[in-house]
Amino acid sequence: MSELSRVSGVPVPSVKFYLREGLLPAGRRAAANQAEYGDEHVSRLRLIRALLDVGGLSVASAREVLAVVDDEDRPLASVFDVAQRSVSRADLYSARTPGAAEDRIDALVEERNWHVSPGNPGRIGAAGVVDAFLRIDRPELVGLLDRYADAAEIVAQADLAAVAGQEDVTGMAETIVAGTVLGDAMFAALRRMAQEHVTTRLYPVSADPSADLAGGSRPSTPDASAPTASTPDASTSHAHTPHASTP
Amino acid sequence: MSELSRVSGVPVPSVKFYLREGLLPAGRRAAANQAEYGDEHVSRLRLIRALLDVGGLSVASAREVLAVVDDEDRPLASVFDVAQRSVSRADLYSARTPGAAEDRIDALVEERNWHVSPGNPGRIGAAGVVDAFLRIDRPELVGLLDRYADAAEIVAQADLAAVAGQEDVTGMAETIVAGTVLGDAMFAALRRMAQEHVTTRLYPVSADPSADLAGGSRPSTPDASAPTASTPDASTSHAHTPHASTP
DNA sequence: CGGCTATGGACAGCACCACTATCCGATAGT
DNA sequence: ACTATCGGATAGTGGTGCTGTCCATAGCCG
Repeated sequence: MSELSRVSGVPVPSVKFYLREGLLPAGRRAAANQAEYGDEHVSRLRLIRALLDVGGLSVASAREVLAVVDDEDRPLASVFDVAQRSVSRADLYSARTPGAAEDRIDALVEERNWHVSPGNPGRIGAAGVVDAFLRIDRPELVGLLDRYADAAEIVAQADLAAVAGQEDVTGMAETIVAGTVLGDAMFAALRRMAQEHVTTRLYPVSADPSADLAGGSRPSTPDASAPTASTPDASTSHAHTPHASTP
Repeated sequence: MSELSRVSGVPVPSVKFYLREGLLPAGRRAAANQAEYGDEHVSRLRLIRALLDVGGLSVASAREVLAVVDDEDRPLASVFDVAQRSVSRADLYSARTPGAAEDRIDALVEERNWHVSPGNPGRIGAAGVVDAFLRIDRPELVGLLDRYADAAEIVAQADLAAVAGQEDVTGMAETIVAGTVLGDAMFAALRRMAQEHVTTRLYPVSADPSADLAGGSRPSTPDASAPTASTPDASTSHAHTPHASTP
């Protein structure tokens, strides 16, 4: 066990914890006080850390998801389902009654001819977010839905293509799980980068570091309503603004 | 206070808690044992609940973000920065040393002529995810980056357009915060829906409910590599598979 | 064969977080 | 005067993700 810990970089007490919690299968017992672990334990440990640290899963969710990875006879759709649920916060599911938000999501699904089952975690989650937009009195944010859905289609296509490229069933399941769980984090990160890029493109920063872009009055709002500028011109490769650090 | 609680639907002890934690400004003291609250307190409470429940922020992050919303003299980029950091898990920032993952992200940024500062939370987060992909020995998932970046650009354009549509500075800041924090949740939800849609389109389900889609051998991998099917044909509006529930 | 050390397993404890319950003095209403 | 309610302060709760302690056993060394 100490060697497993050394190779994987996970502290021995944590390895014990994962064993106890059922995330990591037990090693082959060689003696009453010896157990042997193999490569599969090392890679499982790495997957565990990725799910917990990068994907932000709870131990309980990770256990469910790993059980699915180990189950060879599980239909593909079910793997997706479990992986999706593991990253969705359960509290969002409760007490969602049909309302304006649900109608908006239903309309979106219909418009796009999407095939989405009523119990899909995303459907309920999306309705929850729309509901939140309405509750905080920002209905204009609901208008983001269409472009977000465009982007979601692109990402989902890529996800499925990655899954289809897998050789065996276990590989597929692991790809689905890793792609679903870590993909959320990856997209969120890329979104932040793209946001900074677009921001600096729309609101080029003046040389004065204390320049208050938003202060005073409306900041002249350049052509921010031209959203399909997917050809990034080599604009403003100068005057690079480091983000302010939180005080 | 009890009326505020009743109108907003937040329990009195929680209101007290948010007051204590500095998320909610104190009401006007009318007497030693009376305080008066207005509409701004109600909407603030709703925003707090949206950030905590839907956005999944911690109380500490919500406090930072709300302080930014209240600060009228803050540059636009700084508002984005704080909002972005609030949704990024801080532990991902630590101990990231330049490596293959960072190089991959740098290459992406260069390819796209993106303007992203080195300290951008997304940059570090994306490198962390790529690193995780490599560590769990799934380098093929790194290939998702390009399509994800396409999608991220679309979303960021939409985000900025929504911000530019705002009237006043406070409105802009609130839109940025709500859009950034809740937008993550919204995209993740739409991604789940799109995944189910694409899955059922690629792997139409047979009538037999016990059909094992992934079992046995490779599932014939249809044209999953045609990712730009942004015009959803009216395919497979039949044979609707409810997702399996977690056992 | 005797002692020393290391191992794996069980269990309890800890730190953090988001609340929540209790208490208290000060009114407001009757 | 009396009771109910209010605000604020403080302490407690339940859940989570480890982490530390203890112990019987076993391998190793002389």
